[in-house]
Amino acid sequence: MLNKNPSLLLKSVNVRVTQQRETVLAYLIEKAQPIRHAELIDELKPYHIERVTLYRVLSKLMDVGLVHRVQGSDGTWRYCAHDLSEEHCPGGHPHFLCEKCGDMICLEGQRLPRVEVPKGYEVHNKQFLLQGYCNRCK
Amino acid sequence: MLNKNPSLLLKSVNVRVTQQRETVLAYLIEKAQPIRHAELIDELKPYHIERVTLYRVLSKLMDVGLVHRVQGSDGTWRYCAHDLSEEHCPGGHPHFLCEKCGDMICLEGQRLPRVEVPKGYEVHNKQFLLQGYCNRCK
DNA sequence: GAGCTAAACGCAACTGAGTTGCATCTAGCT
DNA sequence: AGCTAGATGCAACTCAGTTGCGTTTAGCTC
Repeated sequence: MLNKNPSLLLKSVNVRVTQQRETVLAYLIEKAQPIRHAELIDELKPYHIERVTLYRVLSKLMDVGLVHRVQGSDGTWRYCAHDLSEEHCPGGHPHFLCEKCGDMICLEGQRLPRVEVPKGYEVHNKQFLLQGYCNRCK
Repeated sequence: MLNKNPSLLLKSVNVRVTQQRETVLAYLIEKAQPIRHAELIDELKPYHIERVTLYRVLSKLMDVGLVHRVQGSDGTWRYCAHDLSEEHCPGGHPHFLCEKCGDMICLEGQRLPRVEVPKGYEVHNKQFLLQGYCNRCK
């Protein structure tokens, strides 16, 4: 079950609780959907979080496992908070990216298949990305 | 069966046969493995192909279906020539990207699974990317 | 509560992928 | 050989993401 208190979550992984981290984490938990750095800056404008700081906050949140990211087909990353008690999202389920509005959703409940790799190869991570139009943009 | 004559291939899809297009296509056919724009520039240095021209050549080759591209987890595209007679590569099979040397290979012979999307969603394309170490880098 | 310090932040400058505009060149047609 | 749409070369730009460095602050100790 996802603890939705950003401050407690941050404490629980032994990182400093700063205004920026709380704000970003709270937003990502609320959003519950992968979102781009640029969109975050925009959404969090009232809190005027510095561009570089946001990168560093996201990076830190990933380090401690509170956030993960998936890549869109435009090459940019989408960040998403995830439940500490669940298996980490990347590698877990496919994602869908709308080509028109750019929204990304997690296709939860569907596991990624096992793929055979050549002998001697070692798999660390996998990403399955679908592209198309979402219901609103079709 | 892949016709390996770049000039004939270009003619067959009704585009102008230029020195740059022949060079790039010939290299991609020879390489038979997804490769980044920057690496291509490097590999084709003897032919000094202009940066922007290479982007446009690749773009054109994709338009006519002689080349496709897959995205690496670093966000950059890898370009790959493919057989006109086969089904297009993207959406067809998974790819493996080595985190150390950056080499990418096609995991041919394995089809991508069908994924359920929410009602009203429309899928145009899918990409399945595995990451890890290749046999040389492990 | 005051003082201290490692960690975090803010700002400027940078890198690298990819795009756009425009003047020049050329493939391949008549 | 001459013509022209399409291709190339070059400069300048955008946008995502990173690095360096001086300043601020969370949260520890006393």
